[in-house]
Order: sequence, then structure tokens, then C-alpha cells
Amino acid sequence: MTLPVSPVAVDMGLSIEKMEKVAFILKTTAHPTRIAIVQLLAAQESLSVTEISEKLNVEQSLLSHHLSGMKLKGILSSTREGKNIFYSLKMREVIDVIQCLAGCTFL
Amino acid sequence: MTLPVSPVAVDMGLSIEKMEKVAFILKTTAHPTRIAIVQLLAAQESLSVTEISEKLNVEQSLLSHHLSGMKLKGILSSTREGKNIFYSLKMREVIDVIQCLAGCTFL
DNA sequence: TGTACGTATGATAAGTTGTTCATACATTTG
DNA sequence: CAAATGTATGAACAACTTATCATACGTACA
Repeated sequence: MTLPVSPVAVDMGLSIEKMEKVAFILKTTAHPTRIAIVQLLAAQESLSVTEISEKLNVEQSLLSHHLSGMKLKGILSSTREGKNIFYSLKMREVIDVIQCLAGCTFL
Repeated sequence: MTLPVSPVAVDMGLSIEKMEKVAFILKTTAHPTRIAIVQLLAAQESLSVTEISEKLNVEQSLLSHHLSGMKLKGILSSTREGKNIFYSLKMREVIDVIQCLAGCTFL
């Protein structure tokens, strides 16, 4: 899981540490449901769990697991408003990452 | 693993199918060693397994598994030259994906 | 206060990925 | 053709991720 540190590897633009962080973010995003969540929140500023659940047709508990994981890892943020919890995109860069790949003609 | 298809979900910029493909590529890239491989091949055009193994200080067999996975998934390509096999980057878009995230100030 | 609604959490099952090791295959060279 | 070198492969296991279920928590409102 971690890259063995070698003197040579360090000299490569990205530090070992940064590669690990990038991998971490990629991993956190690498799932169809989570990509859909990002897409939704790229267009909407913020949405409640129920709204997301309905739009994506994903069961509440499973969605909640995805959302809290993404929050934990800094991709989303959330605030409560009464009974609802609204999620929104914190790390907006992931939109670009997805757009970049989505733009590939061969996909 | 797959996103349940709902009429609403379909109307979101990226099709379900495309989200799955994007997720697939992200997953294939989401590992420190594989990010390092991409970084190396972004700078070098092509490198043999031994060269990569030495630069990254990763054991031959493990590296081979990573490389053939990435090849299978269309990210790398390879050609034999004598005893050596040279790998190079086929899907160059992944460079941008990594660069994009690597550029995040907060990482 | 109790009931309903929205959301989170924890356990567990199921599936996938990463690692290691031993071994096999391909190519070159003696 | 045997030995050496470079690379791939497959099995076995460990580590992680995803999905599901039951249940708990927080808030509003009768």
C-alpha cells in the first residue's frame, strides 16, 4: 500500500507523500455512485441525503456510508438544517478530475 | 458496485455507463506505486520493467502485476525489445488527472 | 412525551485488490 | 543446448471495500 522510499523515487516531481495523498483522493472518488454524487453536487450547491438518495436511487444507509466516507476524506462537507442534513462539495477539484477523464473520446 | 439505473440519474451530464468507465480508470490509477509509474512514464516515453523497478524500488513480481493490470485496462502499452519489455503511457489523460489533484494547495 | 421522519452507525457478509512466493517462459550469449 | 537475465504467471493469503441489515440517534411536531 505504501511506496518504499528510495532516493531515486523522491526525485520525480511529486513527493512520495503527495502521491499517497493523490491516491487517497482518487480512491475515495473511484466508484460510480460517488462519481454521481460529485456530479449532482457540482450542479446543485447542496442537497439533502433524501434528495440524493432519490435522484440516484440508492438506499439510505448505503448512501450515508458513501457520504460520510467522502466527508471524512475532505471531499464533501455537511450541515444540519432541522431534520435534514445537507451535503455539498468541498473539494471542487474532483469535478475537474472527473471531467478530464469523462472528456476522453475513447471512453 | 454498479449504480442502479433510475430515470432521474440518467439526466446528469455523464451517463451511467460513462461514470462506470471513469470509476474504472480512477480505480486503476488510485495507488501510490501506480501513480509513481505514471509520473515516471510521463517524463520518459518508455522504460523497461527493470528500470522502473529500480527507480521505484519495487520488487519485480509485484511491479509486473501492477504493470500488466494497467496495460490490461488500457493505461499502458508495452513492447518487447530483446530480453526487455518496455512500457509506456497509452492513456496520457491520466497525467492531467494526477496533475490536477497534485495541484491542490491543501494536499 | 411519543411518534414519525431523516440520518448515522456498527456488525457482518460478500466481493475485490494487494502482496508474496515459487516457478515458468522468452531471449540472448557462451 | 545450457546458463544467465529479464519478465510473467498463478496460487495462497492478507488487507481492504462494498453492500446489507438492524438499530440507534436527533429533531420536529401532535
